[in-house]
Amino acid sequence: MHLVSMTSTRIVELKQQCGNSVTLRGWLHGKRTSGKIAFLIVRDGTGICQCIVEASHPEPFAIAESLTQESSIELTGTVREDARSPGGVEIDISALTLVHRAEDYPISRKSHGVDFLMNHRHLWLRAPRQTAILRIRHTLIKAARGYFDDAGFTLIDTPILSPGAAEGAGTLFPVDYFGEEVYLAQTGQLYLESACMALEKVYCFGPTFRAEKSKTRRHLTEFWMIEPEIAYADLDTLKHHAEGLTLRMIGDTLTHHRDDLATLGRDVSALEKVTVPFASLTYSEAVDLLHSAQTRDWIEQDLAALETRRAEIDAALAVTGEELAAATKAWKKEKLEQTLRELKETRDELAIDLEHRRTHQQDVLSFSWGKDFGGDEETILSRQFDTPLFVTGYPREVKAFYMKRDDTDPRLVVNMDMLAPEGYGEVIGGSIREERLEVLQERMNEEKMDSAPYEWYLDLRRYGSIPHGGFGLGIERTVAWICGLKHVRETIPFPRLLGRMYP
RNA sequence: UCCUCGGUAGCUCAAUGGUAGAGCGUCUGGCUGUUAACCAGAAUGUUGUAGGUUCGAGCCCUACCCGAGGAGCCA
Repeated sequence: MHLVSMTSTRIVELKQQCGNSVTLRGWLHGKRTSGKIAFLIVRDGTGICQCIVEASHPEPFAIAESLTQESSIELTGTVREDARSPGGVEIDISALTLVHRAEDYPISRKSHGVDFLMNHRHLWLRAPRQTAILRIRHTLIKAARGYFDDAGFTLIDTPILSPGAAEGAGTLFPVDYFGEEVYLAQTGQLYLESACMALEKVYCFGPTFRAEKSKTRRHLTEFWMIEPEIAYADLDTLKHHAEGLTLRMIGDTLTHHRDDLATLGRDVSALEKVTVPFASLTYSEAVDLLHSAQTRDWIEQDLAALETRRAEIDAALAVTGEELAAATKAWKKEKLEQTLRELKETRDELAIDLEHRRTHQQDVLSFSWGKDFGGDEETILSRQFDTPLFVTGYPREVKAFYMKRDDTDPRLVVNMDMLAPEGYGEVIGGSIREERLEVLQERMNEEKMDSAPYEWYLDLRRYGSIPHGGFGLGIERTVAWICGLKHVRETIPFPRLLGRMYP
């Protein structure tokens, strides 16, 4: 094997190269051949391009005919605009080199099940949909870091291994640390508060580990979180930064990833509707809203919309069924059966959704003050707004010990969660921290916490304590929201889920 | 931990308790513009595991394993 050329062009740059001869390095995504012409669908790290070889070029044509899916290739040819090509440009191949022949690539260009794809995650990453998500994830992280960097924050790397006896210890992963049991970090916050007292505006960005046995579309056992911590912050400061951060992430995605969002089938208008100020309710107002006629009506309308949707799908099922009965060609039948399966799947999901909402709407309407919101409450609240929704001032019993007590109503803490629209749930959780030593110790006693492992944390309240606060934004839930994904497993290259550790 | 659904060819799925099948992928041949191309032909199985019921089990029963969705908890 030898490579034809030392320099190569990337597919994303092809539109500027019309009329020129270029060299492309990539992989064969798909292929169609006939007797005198071969269409190669070639991908590289930046996109997909259709390339053609005619039989008048016997050497490359022979290679093209024998290529298998995901074989790595290098090709040289002339770029030209062609409306018949999926990307609008096409390459006429003059030379083609096989770099490596892939034998029996397991992921075909047909539909696959979740289990199969997850077991082949290392290869699934090559799919157009997955590369689109990973590119957007990159931009979201870059935007988030850019936002804080531009606002004068300093990045602080907090430890991943932390000593025992942290709050909520049941949800931590234990690690054997030279015979001592320590835990994987579930937040960088306490350490970040130390750095906040040194540098005032700081943030950390790193992996976070939760050992909860959650099996839902919103949970990973290992996920990434970006957490700012701000000296002299009040709740409005936190909301201001949460808004700025969110707008920057959405803006950068809309600026750079229109094509990727289209690949994902994302409804871009929902993202464009996000403007400041975001909707904001206190916890008590949110509970009132849950109990209101407005919510009751909204639930009814939502159920009616789902019923309508189900009727539409049933109608589509009937039409497809008739087409299937009339179809004679085997491949046509197969396609219709595939459509039928997809429609049935959608209908089943809808039916489950409907059932779920019917059984839970009563719980939501009779939600009692003092509990934490569950997924259903969050969904019903957030879907009534086009922007993300802040909920502030939760009952202190359901929140962490470090959150500042609200002196105007001691039942509450000064905190804020941000719920993403379209039912994506909580993407940000944050609070003003309790900076008064006595109040913090009192709260720790109430929680029956051993203060010894926290003496260093209490020191922050002994030496120049100041009002401060911060929040954490979950990257994967944000990616899911911005990309319009049903499940967080596609938002991270190698998701760690309950019962899943391969690859 | 609990609830619901599922496990049949490499993949996606069919199969009244009665001879295990289709499409895709693969291989062979054909086709000058395809868009998950198409046409013709070929190969393909320990039906998740272990028991049980039955003349006969992919299908029924029991236990277990694995997966999916959800609850709780959370970002």
